[in-house]
Amino acid sequence: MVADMNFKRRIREVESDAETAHNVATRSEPAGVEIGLNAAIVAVIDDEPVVLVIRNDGDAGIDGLPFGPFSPVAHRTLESGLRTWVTEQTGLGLGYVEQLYTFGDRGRHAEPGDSMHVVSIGYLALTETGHARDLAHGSWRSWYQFFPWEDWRKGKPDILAAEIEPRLRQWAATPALRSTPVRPVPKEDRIRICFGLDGGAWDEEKVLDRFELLYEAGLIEESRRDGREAASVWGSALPRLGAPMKFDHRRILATAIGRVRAKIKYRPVIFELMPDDFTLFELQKTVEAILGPHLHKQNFRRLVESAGLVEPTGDVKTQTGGRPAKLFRFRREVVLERPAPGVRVKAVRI
Amino acid sequence: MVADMNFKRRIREVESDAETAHNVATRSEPAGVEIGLNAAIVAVIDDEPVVLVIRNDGDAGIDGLPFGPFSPVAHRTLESGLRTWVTEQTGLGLGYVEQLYTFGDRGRHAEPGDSMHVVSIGYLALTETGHARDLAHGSWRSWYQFFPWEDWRKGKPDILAAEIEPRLRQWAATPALRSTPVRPVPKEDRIRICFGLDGGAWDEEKVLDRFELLYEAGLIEESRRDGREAASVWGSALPRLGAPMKFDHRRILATAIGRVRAKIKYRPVIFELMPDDFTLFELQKTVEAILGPHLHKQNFRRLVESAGLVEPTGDVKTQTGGRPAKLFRFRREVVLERPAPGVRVKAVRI
DNA sequence: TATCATATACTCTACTTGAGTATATGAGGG
DNA sequence: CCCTCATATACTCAAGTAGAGTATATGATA
Repeated sequence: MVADMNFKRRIREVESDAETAHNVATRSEPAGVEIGLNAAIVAVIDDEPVVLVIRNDGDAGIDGLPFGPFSPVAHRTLESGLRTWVTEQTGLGLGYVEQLYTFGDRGRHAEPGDSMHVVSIGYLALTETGHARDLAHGSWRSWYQFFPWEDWRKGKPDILAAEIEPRLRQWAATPALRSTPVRPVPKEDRIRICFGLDGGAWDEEKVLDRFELLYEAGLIEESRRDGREAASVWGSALPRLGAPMKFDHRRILATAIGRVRAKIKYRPVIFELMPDDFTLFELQKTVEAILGPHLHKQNFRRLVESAGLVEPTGDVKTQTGGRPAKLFRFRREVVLERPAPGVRVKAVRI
Repeated sequence: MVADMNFKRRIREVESDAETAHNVATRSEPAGVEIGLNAAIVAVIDDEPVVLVIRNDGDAGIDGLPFGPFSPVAHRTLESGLRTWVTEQTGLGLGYVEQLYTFGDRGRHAEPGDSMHVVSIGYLALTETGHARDLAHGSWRSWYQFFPWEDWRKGKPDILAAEIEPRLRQWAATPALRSTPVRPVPKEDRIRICFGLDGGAWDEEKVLDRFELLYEAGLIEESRRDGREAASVWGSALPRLGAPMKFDHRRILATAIGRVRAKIKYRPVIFELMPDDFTLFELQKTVEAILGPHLHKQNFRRLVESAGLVEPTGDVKTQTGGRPAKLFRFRREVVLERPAPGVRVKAVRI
């Protein structure tokens, strides 16, 4: 997903940096770089996809992901460092963890007065509802608070047509401000692809691409904070598009959402979010919480069962309001049997 | 792919680190961390998948990927830093670049006498055959030199049955040496999944998983160098399984190979490796160089054409030895039309 | 006990995919 | 010049998969 955005800066980006870099970097002076480990910890609570955020009172009420610096003396691996920080800051022990991406743009992590450059390594963690409830610090927030335009559970969200699309079209009409690569993809095309305009389909996996586009267009609070020139165009009339986060944490969260949405289709990670026993409809609702709510119930059953992802426990759940539902559990053996097991649902068409 | 291996260390890996980490890392002392940018630059030359390596004479003839430290003052972004280093070391300007993974295991990057910890950010770059030939420094090596067990172009490679499989089974029979996670996946199962033993299918994308397994079993020269205890079991009788590389570069290359193999199936990155005009059979041979050579010619044509990935140039290529082949070019517009265009070939069954 | 709401089973059609067969056409040898 | 060869390209066919709908099962509730 990230690579998709790459073609905007593809060819010979090196040219702008080459001279300075040659003179400075070749001496390989000790780099004043700090590595930040950041976790987007995702759960589904009451069919709502949530992420764990920390809010320090001194931070003007702005949310951030759990994070801390990587220390090569204290941490054996990057991942163990991350686990340590998260446990320390939230009291939560992590289960499934995967690395997302390493972000290092200059300016992105800048705080006033902070001169040291920070490179952020983002991680995705999934935790099941049960564990999610015993939390010492931090709180769970719906991820749609930060990305309201991603919330298609009640159809296309109003914020798109009302706020985002007209401003994006306006931005597309303005000429590019700074040096561009040799063959840039036209802004209109990027907008159309990312936001499924003009008859295109909304691709629920392009979360990061959409966020980066909004950032670039200066429509995101973080881009104003980072002093992007595009942001100044809008002045103070700009509504707040989703709650901002500290540093580049919203970008990491966007990456995380896109990754989960993509990954549940070819790996059985959805079960990291489920309790041991569950009904198929509960499973479906969890998938829908992640992807969007447009799955065909009967086909979903067939899909999940015929893929060998689950097996009946023998019990039933009986307060479902109708016929009792069979309880199932995840068949861990699938990963030993199939090359790419996952809930192979297709992209949702709206 | 990487995340698959995670479940071996999933639950509460944090425990082993928690006490030390709490005392040391919380003070957030300046981290003595250097960031290394490494590029696995891939091309296909004469139907052979190749990677660009640098060999310094002082290095005992060991190959390494182009790399250099990231300098936050000289480089605006991680990627531009990488491009700078590559151009400086090889004279090659990079086109398509994508980030792979950030590696930071203690011990993995250790050189004798080197105390500073290095975190490696691996990148994948693709370059077309034409550009690949104008190279100032470095040389192209078949990636199968480093991973002979991945070369299924002439059927199952001998090294698997002769050298690798018996030793892996032997390793699986020995008890685990160090602390393991709560519910480890049995070694036999991991071997079976990664190497497609006992009737399982060989999954050409699991390049990194296989390499990591061999590393863990001590069968890889790099694991001896890093002082893994498993390596000592084998003594000096162990044959060299593929050519070793500097630092953790072979791991980065494994990640790169796995990523290309996966990615060409859902993104049109294969065209980054092709000249502007090509015949469909040339395209097929390039895909086969990356994936393995078992594609059905007629269906490949149908697939590529019906997906709208290419359009005829109108010309033909006439020294093909038979009927002249139509020339095609990549239709860049597909990325504007389809959500996930790629050469959707299935996993090769052997 | 009737009704409701949900769970589960079954059907049907369109499309995709793997594999095979048939035809087209320039090159090269006689 | 013509035959043969090698490769390119077009077409066919059966099996499997996916999307969508209909029908039946069954505990809860009034």
